[in-house]
Amino acid sequence: MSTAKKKHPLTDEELEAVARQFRLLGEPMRLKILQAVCSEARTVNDIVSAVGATQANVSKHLALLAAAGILTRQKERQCVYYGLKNELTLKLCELVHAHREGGRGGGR
Amino acid sequence: MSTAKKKHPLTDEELEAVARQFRLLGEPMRLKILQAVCSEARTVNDIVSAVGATQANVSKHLALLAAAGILTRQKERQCVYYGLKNELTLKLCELVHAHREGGRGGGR
DNA sequence: TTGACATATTCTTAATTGGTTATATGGTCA
DNA sequence: TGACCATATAACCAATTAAGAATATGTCAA
Repeated sequence: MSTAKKKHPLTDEELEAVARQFRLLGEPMRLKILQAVCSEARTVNDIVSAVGATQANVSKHLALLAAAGILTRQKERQCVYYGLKNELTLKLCELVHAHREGGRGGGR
Repeated sequence: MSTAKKKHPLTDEELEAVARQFRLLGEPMRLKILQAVCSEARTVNDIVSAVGATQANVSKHLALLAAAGILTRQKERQCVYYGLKNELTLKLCELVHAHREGGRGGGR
């Protein structure tokens, strides 16, 4: 059903929704967090050590990313594991980065 | 050479650069502008009419997008034509939008 | 219970930035 | 020359928000 093949302009709602996704990726600290969990789910503490920010700051970013459906959240004992929900995010980052460093990035 | 295939974490510089690109796409009005020029280059005035914002506002957004290498800028007589520089931007927007409407979107 | 640990949440501050208004620059035509 | 038109820029305001500090919630172990 309606597989986004249309070239029609998006509605203001849709634009807002898409923009919101991009906005979440528009923060270096959040990208750093995504990088820290891209291979496997990790605890908040692990992520804090990995990115070198305060626990409060990381926790807030994690909450945002999870609420937006970018990260999964799984509680286990007293630890909470955050992980990538799907590959879209990673693909987006790779596309942008490849394009930047390559001069052009087609592929994949 | 240097084909960005590594899974290595990006440097802070690179993260900042990638984030900057995403940040530019994280604004509905800018997405609307991109939509207005996605099929062909158009003048500032045309874009202003298309998106329904003030000329000054559109002009600023256009300057940002052009400076970031997302839009091309070509002066012709007294008109200035802005157009998409490459397909990456469009592809990014389509990916995000398709993913959103395709299935699980939701936050919590 | 107490204490240690892991995570989340206020609250505040400082910086960024989108939008508006007004003005400036520059090209075109009479 | 002057009067238009198209675009850019400057100054300002308002809203958003990332980060820090302190605190709260919650879990486990003795």
